[in-house]
Amino acid sequence: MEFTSLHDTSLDLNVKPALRIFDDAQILRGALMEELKRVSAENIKLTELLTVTCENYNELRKQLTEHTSKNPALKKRKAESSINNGNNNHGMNGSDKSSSSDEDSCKKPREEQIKEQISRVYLRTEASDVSLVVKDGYQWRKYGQKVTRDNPSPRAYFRCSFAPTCPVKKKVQRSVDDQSILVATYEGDHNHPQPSKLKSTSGSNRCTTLGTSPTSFSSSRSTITLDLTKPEKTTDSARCSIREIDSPEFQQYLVEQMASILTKDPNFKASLAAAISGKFLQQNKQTGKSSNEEVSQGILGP
DNA sequence: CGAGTTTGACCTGCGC
DNA sequence: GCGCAGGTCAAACTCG
Repeated sequence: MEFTSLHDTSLDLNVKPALRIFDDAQILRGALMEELKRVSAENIKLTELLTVTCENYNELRKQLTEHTSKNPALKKRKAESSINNGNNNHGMNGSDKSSSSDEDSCKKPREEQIKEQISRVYLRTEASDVSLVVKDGYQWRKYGQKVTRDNPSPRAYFRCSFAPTCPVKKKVQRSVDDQSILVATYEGDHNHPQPSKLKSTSGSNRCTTLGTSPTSFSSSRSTITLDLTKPEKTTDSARCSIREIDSPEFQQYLVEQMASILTKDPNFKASLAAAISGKFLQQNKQTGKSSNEEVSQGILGP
């Protein structure tokens, strides 16, 4: 009698730590999934908001175009200058491009429009960071710098140096309104594969390229800068973004990002520890082995 | 020593 | 034609 009782206790001692780890992992998984759901919902809301805003912007733009065509004196000196002023529309340039193309469609040859593939990426950086370096996985060679009239901060000119024949150019300049935001304008398409998929970047910046789109996740903690400046029309671009968000790869990426961010957050750790310890106390009071088995099955499940 | 950056000069396009 | 502004060139410089 006494022997069997001792045997049971030792077995219990061996199994309990393992079950505790399973339980911890289960709780962490639940917390992550909840956070992921919340972020995804927020993302969808923001995307919808962006779509509406872009549509409104397009509408206003159209009205402006009609107005300027009636009053030629109001016409800007250059279409480019209006694009540059578009820096004020942080992240709204998807429509910028499409509408400016619409505006110029009567002037520019169609070939040229196809040739010119301009996209813009916004990156949040430390305000103290004065470098004009945007790490996007490609190799760039700086060939010039210029202070432009509409922006006191200098504009840097880069060429893709990975392939000598690569026609892609990049302009990087800080936003007029927010010096902590870097505006990178890409012209053309790379005629070579990306030399290195971006893993991590130096300093406080952290940006990642998903597929070929320059969608970027940037900088200080939870700040996410999405590139919405595809050459397509704004609504298409937004839909495309939604599709990317829905893709399993993106979901997987989000989970990894969330896990990374959350595990680095001391507040989250503390809350999680409190939750785990609380749950433990509760479980120790209420349940026995059977519930632990259920938990272990749960975490081993899909 | 080679590759990359800096920076003043030069080129080009556009409005007046 | 002139002046302005953006874009590019290339010599000098820096760095590993």
